[in-house]
Amino acid sequence: GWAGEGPGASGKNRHVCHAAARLEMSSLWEEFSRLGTEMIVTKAGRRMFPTFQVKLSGLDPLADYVLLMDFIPLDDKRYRWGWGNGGRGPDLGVLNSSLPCRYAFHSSSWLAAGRAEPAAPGRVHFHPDSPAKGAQWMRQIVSFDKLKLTNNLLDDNGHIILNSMHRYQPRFHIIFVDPRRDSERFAHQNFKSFSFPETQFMAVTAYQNHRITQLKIASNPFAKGFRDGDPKP
Amino acid sequence: GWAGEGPGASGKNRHVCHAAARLEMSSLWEEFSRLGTEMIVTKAGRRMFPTFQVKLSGLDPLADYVLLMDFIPLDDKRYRWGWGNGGRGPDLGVLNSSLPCRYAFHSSSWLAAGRAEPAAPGRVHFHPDSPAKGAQWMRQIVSFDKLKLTNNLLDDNGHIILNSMHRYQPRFHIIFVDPRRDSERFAHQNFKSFSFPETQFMAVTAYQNHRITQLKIASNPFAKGFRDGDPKP
DNA sequence: CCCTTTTCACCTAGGTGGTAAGAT
DNA sequence: ATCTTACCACCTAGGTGAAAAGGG
Repeated sequence: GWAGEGPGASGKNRHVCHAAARLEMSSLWEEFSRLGTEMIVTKAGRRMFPTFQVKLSGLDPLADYVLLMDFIPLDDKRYRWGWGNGGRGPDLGVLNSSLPCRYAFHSSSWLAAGRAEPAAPGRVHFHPDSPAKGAQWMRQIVSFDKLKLTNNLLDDNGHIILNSMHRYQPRFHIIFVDPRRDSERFAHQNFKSFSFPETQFMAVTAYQNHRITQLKIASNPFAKGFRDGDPKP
Repeated sequence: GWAGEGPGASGKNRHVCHAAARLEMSSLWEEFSRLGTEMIVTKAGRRMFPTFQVKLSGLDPLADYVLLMDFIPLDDKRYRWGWGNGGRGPDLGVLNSSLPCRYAFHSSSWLAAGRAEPAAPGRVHFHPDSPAKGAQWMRQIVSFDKLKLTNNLLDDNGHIILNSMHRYQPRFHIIFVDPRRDSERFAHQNFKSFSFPETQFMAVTAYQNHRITQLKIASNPFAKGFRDGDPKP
């Protein structure tokens, strides 16, 4: 799908006001999202799958841009996976509108289980090619495949720190590198942000929803070793 | 060893005039050089081994620099490997002073065999992190491990094109990115070049000197599969 | 009980020289 | 005869979820 743009395109610098981002592999993201996307977090850091990738347009080909991502908590809740009401199905009352509710019978679901942990250090991930000209960013798909998620609050590898069993919304930011002397004064005009709802996910240390596991195995080339039966083309 | 600097440090921009480069793994380079270094060239492109790596100093930490390499023919000759004078040993007359002469008996050597082929397209390899600040370049060893050599004159992968059976001298260049409007007029002052004689090599499509093959196998981790007997720590 | 960590087999991706066949 | 190419087994390097062990 095309960009869910950030608030207030008005008042933006001309170098970013026409910038647009299309999420790649959006049908795969949506397939995960319908089941309730989970992303593994480990001490050493784990890649996201699907990888966050965008196709950019509307940049000034000759201007410099920095691209980065961050992750914001979707709510102030902590979750757990299980039968919340004696095996009679999911506890609908605790599910907010944006959290998919499947498996009404014979299965578990995500349940709110208290208030969120204190937010982890709010790190950002700069795309390693930053800074680069608009022309280079628009030439091909921009992939954040070097980004890793960790649950280690003391991580010193520069990975994104998240709390397990909490929900997050990835955000993508385009920052125009303003060559003007006092560019700090215009910083609020020089960036544009994008949030794609289909990329929301639950951070976990081990997969909870078996359907998520199966979809990861079926679609991630590195998990091919766990595929059985007929290969998926 | 420390840098063999290019000609004329005088008249250089202050951002490069104190720049220095130390070749890494110089003892390994010298070990190869004593035997007569050979580098494989293939149609698809082949890495160099040893990898060309330098430790930089004397840059302006806050200035932007581009780093690149090129390869210049060491002479106008074409070489062949073999017994040039009826098996009585190498034909000393054809060996120039910088080409090692070993194996006086029971072995082959490099012999000049006519004039060089027309020079291949003179390509350069930009270090992929270019441009970057002096501070970043000096922070750690700069490695040209993405550089590949090819003998395909029509190569369109951006690899360095060389003629097999010809000798080359790798060169390393530091270019200061001059922010001045008419920076082209100062281009000749804004770079500094380095040549390390121990990195000279013969381009080949298959190794000729068996001692070179054995040293590659012993020192290149990717060739570990060909090591036999006692492992080398 | 629920969640996290560690280890592992099994992949992807790509860098080695050997070998035999091909080209000139 | 000499040089080049294509394919191969064997590596490095690192991304997977499974399974078992560890911790509160």
